[in-house]
Amino acid sequence: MDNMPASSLLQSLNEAQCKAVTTDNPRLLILAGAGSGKTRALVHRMAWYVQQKGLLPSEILAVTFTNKAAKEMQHRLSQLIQVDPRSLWVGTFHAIAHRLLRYHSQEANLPDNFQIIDSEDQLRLIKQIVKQQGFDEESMPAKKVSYFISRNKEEARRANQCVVTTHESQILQAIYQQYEAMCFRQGLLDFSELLLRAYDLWQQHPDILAHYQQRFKHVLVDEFQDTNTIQYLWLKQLIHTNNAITVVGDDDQSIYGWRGAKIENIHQFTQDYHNVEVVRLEQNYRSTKVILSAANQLISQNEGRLGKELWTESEGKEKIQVYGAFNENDEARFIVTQIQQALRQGHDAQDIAVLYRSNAQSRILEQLLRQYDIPYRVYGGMRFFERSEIKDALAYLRLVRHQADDPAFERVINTPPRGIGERTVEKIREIAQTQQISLWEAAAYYIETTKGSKAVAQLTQFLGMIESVRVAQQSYSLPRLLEFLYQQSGLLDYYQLQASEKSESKAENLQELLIACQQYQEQVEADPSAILTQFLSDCALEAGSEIGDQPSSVVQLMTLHSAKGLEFKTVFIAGLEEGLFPSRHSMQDKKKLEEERRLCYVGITRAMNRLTLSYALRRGYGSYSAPTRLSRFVQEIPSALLNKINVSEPAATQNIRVNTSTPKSNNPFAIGSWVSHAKFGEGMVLNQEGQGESLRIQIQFKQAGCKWLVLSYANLKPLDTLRN
DNA sequence: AAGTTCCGAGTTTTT
DNA sequence: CTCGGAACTT
Repeated sequence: MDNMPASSLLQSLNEAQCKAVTTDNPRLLILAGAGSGKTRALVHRMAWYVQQKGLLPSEILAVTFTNKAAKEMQHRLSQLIQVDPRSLWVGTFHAIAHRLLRYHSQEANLPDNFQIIDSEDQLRLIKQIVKQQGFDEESMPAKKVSYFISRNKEEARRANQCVVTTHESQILQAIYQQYEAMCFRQGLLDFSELLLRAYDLWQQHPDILAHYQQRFKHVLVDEFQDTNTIQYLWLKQLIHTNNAITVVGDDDQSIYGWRGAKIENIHQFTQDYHNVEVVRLEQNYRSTKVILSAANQLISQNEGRLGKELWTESEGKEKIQVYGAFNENDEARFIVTQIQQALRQGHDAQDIAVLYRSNAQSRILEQLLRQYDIPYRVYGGMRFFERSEIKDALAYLRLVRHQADDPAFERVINTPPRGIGERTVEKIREIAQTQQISLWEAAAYYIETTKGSKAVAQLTQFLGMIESVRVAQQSYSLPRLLEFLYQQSGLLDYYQLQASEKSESKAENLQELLIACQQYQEQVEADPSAILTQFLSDCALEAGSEIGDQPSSVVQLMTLHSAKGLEFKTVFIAGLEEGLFPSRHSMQDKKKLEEERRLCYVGITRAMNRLTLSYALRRGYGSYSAPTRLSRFVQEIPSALLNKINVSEPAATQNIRVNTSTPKSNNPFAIGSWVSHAKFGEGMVLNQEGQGESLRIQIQFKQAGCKWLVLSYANLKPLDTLRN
């Protein structure tokens, strides 16, 4: 163990940070603003307790929200003190819950080969239940049901504990009940179930809980503002008179309310425990004065904040650029040319980020970046473990591991196509349903009772194939098993033999998975019999992490959400328009709107030196383009901090309604102009598509409704009269 | 049963 | 635009 003098650990810390690191108070709340060094404080506090207070690293539990954050924390801690990574409990809530459940699967009433399912599997399962139980698929979309189930689990409510008021909630509850039973039968846990089970485990086994209460002398929680009810309940179980808890949070950076996070937990924490010490980290080491005051001004519009004003010593007078583009193309071009300039001035591409509200906005930016030959990288979107071919391969492994895994069975039964179609599967489902057995067993039964058809032969072969891989599992290493599986199932061949670009990349991904498998095998020292289960769990829990993501010098593109926790010298935020940012789904509700504002705050505070905000006066959604209004967030930033380029105030704040007077353009059928049709009467042009002969325009007629007409046939007459 | 086409919907995201 | 599902065709 290192024996650094105390001063060296505290050396580079400011007064508030020192306080946060060294206080003996066992109930500590660190309110840490953006860029104030919160991870630093947290990691140093851990090191401090090990070095000065004699804690063993194994007596510390540190919880984060993302795997990335967990890795970062582990990495930074290992730079301060020597730790055996295996003794350290640093991980996401889900990973730690998972670890507990593996250790205590028996007490948690779980089969030892229980499997974690992701949201996609969950949706499939729900869809099936809705169908099977004869509920209306229209009014009960799987998404809605999954939302209901997750929200209830997050509030620690089992199916029989949901609040049921309306007829609709009765149905939702019934589906939840079915879902619960189904997951239980098959040994499947969804993400919120991990948390709820871990909570139940401790609730029902005080002896186990007591063990962990004694073991973990210090519990630290990062991004506390993002905890949901069940996570906080779980933490509270663990906290005892003899152990310490440190939480770090920033109420202004709470951006996950829509998925159950409760900012109130920060406030609740000070109520639930006595003598909570609150340390505020308000000195920002990241951004210039201008950027910081813009952020402060913006966030001050929110109500009920815990109150905290960031300040900085750094100078930097460069104003925030605001660019009003004609349309999304112009916006992208502006951003990309600005980036090009910055690169020419010698800026490093990796110090530049473009942030946006929704993933869909990345496409046009990518297009232009490619055009300008600027290397870039898009974060988010489809991740490796979410790709269908990867999920197929993993589903095969799941089925090999646990044949009662119905979602896995469904997924691979006819992938690649092997002549077992919907009709056969439907029959198997029926058998499984009536006899309450797994699809695997039902398939075996079906083979026995149905003789002679082609599908039956295929089915027999399929079951035999899985079985043979299962047997091979005993003697094969993980990568070799996967290779054998590729070969037996024909999955890889299926993609390799097709000559499209898509299947080529799918085949590559499957190869990539093989490599990942090899690396996994080398890294993880696990019991050979357990390694498959472990690998599958880790794939499910770390689905988000990209494979082989080496940071290279490229421009970064990502949503505002995924930018949290990162910083860049130069930041562009695109699409600052009402309805896009803030999103139209959040504009009605004050709470949601405040969350959007926090999201904007997060975005602004990512920037160290230079920030550019942009918006488009018209934005196209597919073939449809509509005028926009400047986001209120830009207007909430004092003009003195802004350098407006090409911003024409009246145009930007123009009414959403299309100009109803005769358009200025010489095209009498431009969008917004009024026309007359012999049959349908008068109407307004809403949209147009195509060119020349096939140019079609969409018209909202006063009486006849909305129609698409081919201009060259419709014989439309322009109406010049002014209308209001 | 499998391949093709068409239609429509489309925040944010981690685990 | 682009993905996924349904509906349609072969």
